Amino acid sequence: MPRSVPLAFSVVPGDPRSLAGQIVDAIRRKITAGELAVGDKLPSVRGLAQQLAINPNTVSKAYTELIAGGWLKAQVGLGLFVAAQRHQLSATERDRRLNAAVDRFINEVVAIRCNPEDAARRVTEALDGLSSRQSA
Amino acid sequence: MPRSVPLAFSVVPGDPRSLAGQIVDAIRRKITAGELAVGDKLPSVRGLAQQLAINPNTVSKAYTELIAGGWLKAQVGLGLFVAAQRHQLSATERDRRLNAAVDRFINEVVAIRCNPEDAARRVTEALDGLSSRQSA
DNA sequence: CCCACTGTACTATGTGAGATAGATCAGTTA
DNA sequence: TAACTGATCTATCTCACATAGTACAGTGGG
Repeated sequence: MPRSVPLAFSVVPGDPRSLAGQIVDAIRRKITAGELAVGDKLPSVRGLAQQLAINPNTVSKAYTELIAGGWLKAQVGLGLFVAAQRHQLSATERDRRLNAAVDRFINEVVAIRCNPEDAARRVTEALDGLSSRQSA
Repeated sequence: MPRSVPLAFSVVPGDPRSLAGQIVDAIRRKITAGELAVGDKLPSVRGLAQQLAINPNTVSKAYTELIAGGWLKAQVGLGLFVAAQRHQLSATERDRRLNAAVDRFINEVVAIRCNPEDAARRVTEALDGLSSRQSA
């Protein structure tokens, strides 16, 4: 019986994202960063709920979304595991979503009234450091 | 009595943003793009509400937010006008918000599983074309 | 076999944001 | 005076979110 990998993160009620959304984002980024490798076992629904001090249903919803996105695989009675990554979205769908994400970001940059060059530099730096570090 | 500048945009219920939020975004971008110049008069609360087929209160909320952000100035009995732009946020506050915006964007890029280089190129292009065109 | 764990599914309830409806008040101007 | 302007207020409706509780099916150690 494989031990589940401890997930070091927390959720906060003040965040504009829902609690489930925060969990989804956190786990997606850990997988992308290599903190979670393919085949790794995740904390159980009830275990993570207790750790985060939230309702098990909320954790279950987050896991369900991650399964739907192809990030996790579930086995009843065994647990949840990081799935082998493969493209889930079509090229046109990815394109559509990327456009929407860029548009949202532009809206925020406009609202902040910050220098566009500053914004470009910051986002480029952040994107460069996305999948650079892999777990040894 | 200055004529109000016609605003060509629409709001849709399916958007994740609220109706008021869509109005705020649209007007901020029009001002930033130079489509609306300082001193231009905007449609009245009731007029824009009728044009967009939504409740006047919703338009009023959007305008209130734009006034709070320093984008518009209101004169009861006269109307709403584009305000002279000046920095509303402190440098540290702008920095904090830009960080948050970048983080949200990164979350979306991760979720899409698209190439980080593609994302960087797209967002840079969009930022380059932000305040380039001024109304002649 | 039994029991404790695993994920999944369902109903019910409370809360808060968003949008609507409707009314009222104050300022401006033809 | 009349018709516009923005500002403000209460009330109501809907929906997403989180919660609570229950139940079911699959897995594996004792």
